[in-house]
Amino acid sequence: MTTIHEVAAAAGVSISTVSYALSGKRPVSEKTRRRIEDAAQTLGYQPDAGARMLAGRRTHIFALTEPLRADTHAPTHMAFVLATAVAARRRGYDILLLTDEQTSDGMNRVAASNLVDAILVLDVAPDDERVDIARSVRTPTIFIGLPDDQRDLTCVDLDFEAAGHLAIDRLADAGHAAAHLLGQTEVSYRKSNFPRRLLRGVEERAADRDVVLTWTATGAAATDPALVRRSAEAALDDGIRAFVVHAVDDVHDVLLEVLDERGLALGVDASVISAAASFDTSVLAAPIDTIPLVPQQSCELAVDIAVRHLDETNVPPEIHLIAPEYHGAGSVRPPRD
Amino acid sequence: MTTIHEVAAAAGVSISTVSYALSGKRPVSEKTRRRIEDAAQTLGYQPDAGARMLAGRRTHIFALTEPLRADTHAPTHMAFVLATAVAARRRGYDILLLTDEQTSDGMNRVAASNLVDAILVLDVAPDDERVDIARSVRTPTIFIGLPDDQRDLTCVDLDFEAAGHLAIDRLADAGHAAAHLLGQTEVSYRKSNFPRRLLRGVEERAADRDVVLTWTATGAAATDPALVRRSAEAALDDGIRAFVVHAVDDVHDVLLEVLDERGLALGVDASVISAAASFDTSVLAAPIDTIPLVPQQSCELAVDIAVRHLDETNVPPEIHLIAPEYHGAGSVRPPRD
DNA sequence: TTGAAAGCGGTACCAA
DNA sequence: TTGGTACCGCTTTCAA
Repeated sequence: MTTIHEVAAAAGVSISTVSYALSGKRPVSEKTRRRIEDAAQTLGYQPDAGARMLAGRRTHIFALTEPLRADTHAPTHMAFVLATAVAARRRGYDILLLTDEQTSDGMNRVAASNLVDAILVLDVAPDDERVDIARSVRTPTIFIGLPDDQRDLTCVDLDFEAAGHLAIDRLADAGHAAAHLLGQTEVSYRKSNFPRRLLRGVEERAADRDVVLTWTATGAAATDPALVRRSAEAALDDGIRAFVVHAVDDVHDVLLEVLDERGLALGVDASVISAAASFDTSVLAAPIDTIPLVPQQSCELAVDIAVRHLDETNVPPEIHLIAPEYHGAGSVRPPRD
Repeated sequence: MTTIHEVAAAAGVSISTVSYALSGKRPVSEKTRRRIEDAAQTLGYQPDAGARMLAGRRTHIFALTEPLRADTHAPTHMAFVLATAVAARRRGYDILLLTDEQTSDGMNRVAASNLVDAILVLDVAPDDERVDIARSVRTPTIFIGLPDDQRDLTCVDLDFEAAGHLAIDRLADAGHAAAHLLGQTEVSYRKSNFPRRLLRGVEERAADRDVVLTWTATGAAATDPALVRRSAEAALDDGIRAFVVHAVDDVHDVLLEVLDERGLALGVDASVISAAASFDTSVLAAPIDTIPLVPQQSCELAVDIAVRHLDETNVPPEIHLIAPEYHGAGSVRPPRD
């Protein structure tokens, strides 16, 4: 194991100079720095993590708590975990996993033992137990998602309400007087917060713009293709030609299938917008207008905020809502004048 | 932040006694131990992670490398990650995530900086780049899965070949002279190792027992329901009434659907065995005989071995194959005498 | 621009 | 059964 002493000896300097040269926290003459870097390079020097934590009061580790519920959509969840890990590494941080039963105890433990510099919270529930813990620990905690009670919390999330507004606006602009929302699973409307927020946004704007709105959740816990089909067909039977889909890929597939069966051309006879989908919508049978939920965006922002909490002192708690973006693909009728 | 000194003061003992009392590495009189534990409890003492690493030469962290490929089956993958995390925590270890691009660099980094006590390797490829790194680092590394070249490696995995043997044996015992294997995705036969191993086991034993074997992969990258249906129907048309399924849940569903359509009763007219499925087969439409792949089993064993490598010196590398178990559910014709 | 040295908060050896 | 203390390897202040 190469230590800083060996690097110092090899470069003919003191260990403090090595430390400063490598961290850049103190100016070091160009040529000694080069000598030190060369020595570190050839010796394969990597500072000891424990020593660095102890002396530097920085662990360079973030905890990521992810309580895996039975109804968790695995691909979406993985996308968020991955995006967080990538964003963290880019800033020089590793991710320590805190799973299920460990959530509360785990958060307290890693905070009390100074194992991590910050905690990132995934899969946030409306009445999340981690909210209280976040308030009680000194470790900066960033929620990726919004709990109901956001007092004193730092959160990052897509602005789902604005996404709902945006979707309805586009459909109304296209002249639709009625729209149907194919929503998330029933259980998610109770266990999560974002489906309700999108729904609220859609409802609000539909009321504002005199769009008659109907909606259905897509199955009890798992998505139910038959149910999706039935509700899509019922909407079509009612003369509705505008759809907002806030659901996983399968649901999109079913809707497109039904439209196809009825000979309704996307962007001509019928309009479809995929709202807050976190998967790659290009895998669908047809191009669809989307208001995507980009895990990389949320997670990167969360990591940035975490880092800021460490670098600056007294960063006030804040709710960061990410503005939705509309990506047109021709699945919505052109606006009529 | 509570330190060991405060606990010692509160209990009226020296810090070394506190350390020993809490670690149990030296006998401490019953009543002083109680006093110390009380003090630690009320003060909410949690040893500083960095200090513990530095002084104890043990980080109590395992790295988990998981290179997420595009064809990774998210639910299965999550099951393994979760099982690993749970098993590790039970032994007092946390899991540090090493994702994708970071795999090689990441392993070297965490090993060189003594950030982790051991490395667990998930999603092992036949020609995995992590094999060489495992050989070069001092950090004990356990593969959950088998690469082609296993020299000097410690690996844990289900004995897929034995699972293949077992499946064919049961079908042959039931009097089937022909069987069809519905396999994994095509890409997995190239990118992974276990599909081939199961296939080999099935082929070997089929040859031994004079069972005519046919098989198909289920789709190019993603599972293709239509393809599954076609190959199941073709097999039935050929008079085959015995199936081994080594695939995700959807494939099982399609097969059961086809059998149902043809009025073939499971366990009477036709036999089906699900081999090495890592999902809960009780969600299927009908009960099916299984030879399950239990993530908890593999991951717990891997963690146990990692711990053993830390507690004992000079544990030799070894391949640990987990014997498959047969769980009957009546989906295979009773053996004929 | 560089070096010496005082910690950081534990662990574990050596004494008592 | 307990206490004193020398590290563990690095960061950072204080001096030069």
